[in-house]
Amino acid sequence: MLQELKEAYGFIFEDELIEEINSVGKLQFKAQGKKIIEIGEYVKMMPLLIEGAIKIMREDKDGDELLLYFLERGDTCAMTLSCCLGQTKSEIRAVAERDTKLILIPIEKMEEWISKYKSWRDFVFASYQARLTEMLDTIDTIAFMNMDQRLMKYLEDKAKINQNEIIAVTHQQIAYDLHTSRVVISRLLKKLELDGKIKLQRNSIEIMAL
Amino acid sequence: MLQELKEAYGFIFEDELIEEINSVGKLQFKAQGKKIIEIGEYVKMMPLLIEGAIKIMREDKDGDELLLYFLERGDTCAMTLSCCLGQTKSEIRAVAERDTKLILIPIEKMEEWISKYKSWRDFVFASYQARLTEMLDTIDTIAFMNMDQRLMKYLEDKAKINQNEIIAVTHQQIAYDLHTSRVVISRLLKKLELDGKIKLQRNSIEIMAL
DNA sequence: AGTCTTCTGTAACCCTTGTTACTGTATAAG
DNA sequence: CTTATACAGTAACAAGGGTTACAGAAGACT
Repeated sequence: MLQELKEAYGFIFEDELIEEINSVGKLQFKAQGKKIIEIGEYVKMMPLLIEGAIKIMREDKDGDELLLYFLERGDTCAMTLSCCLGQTKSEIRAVAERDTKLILIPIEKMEEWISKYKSWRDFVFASYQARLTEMLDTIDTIAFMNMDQRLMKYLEDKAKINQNEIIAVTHQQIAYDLHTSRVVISRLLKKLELDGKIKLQRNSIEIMAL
Repeated sequence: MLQELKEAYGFIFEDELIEEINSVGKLQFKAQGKKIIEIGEYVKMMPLLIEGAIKIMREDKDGDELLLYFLERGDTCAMTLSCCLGQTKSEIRAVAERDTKLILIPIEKMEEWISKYKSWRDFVFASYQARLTEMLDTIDTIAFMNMDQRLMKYLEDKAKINQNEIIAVTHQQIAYDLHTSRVVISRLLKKLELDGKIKLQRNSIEIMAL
């Protein structure tokens, strides 16, 4: 674990902190598609992403959902983080977008380190800032863009996070992520294909315009 | 200034910190409707809200805008805060919703206090958390609610923040805040009036259902 | 090979929201 | 008082996106 930890966080955290993380953190694997945290659950550990990618979803009482953003190596979940500090329930749902390795830190440690390590404090602040920026971006997307633009952005983001211009996803799954219906997605995808921006196959989509 | 400072923040900050804020902070007044910060401006001071209310707006390149949330006494702007720490330009626009009194803190101090005062650190974290929660709420609103529901929520929020069930606002202003057109707002307002939820006058709206 | 299930394509229709245009009315300015 | 201006009401139409329904295609299973 130490080696991977250094690769992902070595350039921000001093050796002493890396050692501490290594000794108290628990390494965990999540296979692609597995839930990491559910809305309403109490958060008892804070995750540091070592490898893979996680998608963060919002959900309302009727079960409608919406993709907020993706997390990658070197990221942590500011939502979880804020839940830890506030001792409140999770406001979001996290699902492994790829096979994922993460390290779980007990809350007490994360609070202790805030006073002890400047690099940790900076990291926590930077995470908050990054997440606020992502949220603003999400708001821009749903407030100012039409569904066809949102769809294209979604495909590009997803290709980037999975490091593959061929995306393995069904129309129904996209519809869930964008909070719309399958028929709408199929319709718009067909239009994008006619425009030469993507190629459609069963269970996958290839992006041409990257 | 000291007295007001104590009233608004005395129960969170220790006396020593209050004294420091009092000595380095600059008291400023903003009349209702005045801009406090513009998108793209560099943020050199961090504001603490002493009295009044501020509305935080997002704006895209075409000049389309959208209300994000309101700030009240005891709040600070986490966006500004994150800009301070990151030395970046403002992502948002802030406008005085009522006549407002605020104290401006130089960035250096705010960083210094983070290591010096635990209460300040906690305050900064709590602000981030509060703003993340507000952003989630905003996303819920625009993603999951129809315009009539958003409008009603807007009126209620605005009545609350102005502590008055009669809201002084034109249909056009509401349309800007909700990022829609005046005609749509007029139409929906009329429907709300027929349902007995509000009463319409020129330049003002009275909420019945509080 | 034959059957079942999942995924995709498409048509037809409806509702919500956005657009254009025109009217009347309250208020401000001259 | 008269005129100009900002605000509000309403109709008619357009467009985007959601809904229902059905059919064909690709795999999965026996």
